Amino acid sequence: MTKSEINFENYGKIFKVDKVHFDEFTNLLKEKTIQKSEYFLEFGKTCNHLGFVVNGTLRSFYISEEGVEKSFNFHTNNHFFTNYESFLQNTPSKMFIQAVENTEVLLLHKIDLKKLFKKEFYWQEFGRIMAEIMFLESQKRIEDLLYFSPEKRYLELLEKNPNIFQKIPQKHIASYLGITPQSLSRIKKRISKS
Amino acid sequence: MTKSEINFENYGKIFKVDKVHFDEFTNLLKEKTIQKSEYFLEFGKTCNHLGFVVNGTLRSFYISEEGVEKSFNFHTNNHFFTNYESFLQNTPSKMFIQAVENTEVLLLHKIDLKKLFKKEFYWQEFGRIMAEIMFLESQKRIEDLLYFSPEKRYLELLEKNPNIFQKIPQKHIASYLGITPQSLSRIKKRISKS
DNA sequence: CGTACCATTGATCAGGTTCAATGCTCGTGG
DNA sequence: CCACGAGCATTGAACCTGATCAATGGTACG
Repeated sequence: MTKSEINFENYGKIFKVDKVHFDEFTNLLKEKTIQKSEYFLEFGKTCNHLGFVVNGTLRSFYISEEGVEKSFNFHTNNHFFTNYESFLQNTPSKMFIQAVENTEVLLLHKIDLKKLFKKEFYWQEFGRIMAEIMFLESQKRIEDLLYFSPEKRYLELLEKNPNIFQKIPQKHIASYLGITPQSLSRIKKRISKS
Repeated sequence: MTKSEINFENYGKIFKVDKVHFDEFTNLLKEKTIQKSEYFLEFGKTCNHLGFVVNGTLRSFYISEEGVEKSFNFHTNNHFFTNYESFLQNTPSKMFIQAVENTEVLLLHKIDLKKLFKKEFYWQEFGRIMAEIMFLESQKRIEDLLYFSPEKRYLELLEKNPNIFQKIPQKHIASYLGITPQSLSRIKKRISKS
């Protein structure tokens, strides 16, 4: 994938940017490949980029007080990602974002995004709608965590995002689900029997 | 509290609206008192208002397939509330929002908010920042649910929002924490012994 | 005064955690 | 090219916490 292939036909809908503003947007994007195990963002550093996964997989995680990695999210093809807390508030990141495999990304620098916001009504609205979408998505995850068992969450993940099971070690999926690797192993066993 | 007391000195910071735009904002607000047990929003209806609690308490909840109420959130003094999903997407609400006690609220109609958004850059930015703040808050709740036990969540709630324990029946607090009333009762007992 | 609802408590159960041991796989160096 | 080691998944056993079902007690409201 080269940047010339990032055209309106294929990416307009995904970026949620209209034809008039599409080039203005993509001109600000920088291509990069993050090698497997490399970091997009490390603990303590401020996150200056909004990222978009063209092809590959990344993972955001914390390290708990006990030194255990706690996966917060996975980032797959055609999704934006960043540490929004650090990015929006200019604060040092409490999480890491790491490539699970070699991953092609597009990067938009915070300064460029802010310039867009300042520049035109359209971009301000774009920013609002993006934030609203992300907000509604996190509301869904809250409902999930509040009202469904780990087993149900596993089955749902399996259904909605089966591809990540090929790419991501099980222990990371376990902490994403809020359980231990052992429990995930037993849940799988339990399900396979029924 | 009458609307004349909603002045910039006291509410500018809370609304996150600057002096220049403050009156424009408050002119759109309608005062209302929601009596205890009355609904601000019912299942199946579309949510047309953004609300703000001047004084009182409301509760958002679902009714699960088994017919059990699942509290999603509590809304207390000086906080905005609505069912954002229904409000933003114009869809029938899956949740109820009910007054826990007699509650004074200010209401902003969706149409008026959209007019503000259309009208001026300032309001578009206001909307974006609001959405970003809400998003970051829900991220925090996800972390909470993922990585902390019900007991820890209870202790945290007790510390950060002790007042709601006076106002809200324990069974609603239990489902907000993601547990049954019996378990909450036992957690309290366990804690009091230590 | 009675009823209805809620909190508490008891008993039992189910699912997730922890600690420990074993087995598997993949990548590396001899 | 094979052997080894590291890291991960699996499994076992004991434990803990929260769920469920059922009974009791307390309280507020009609």
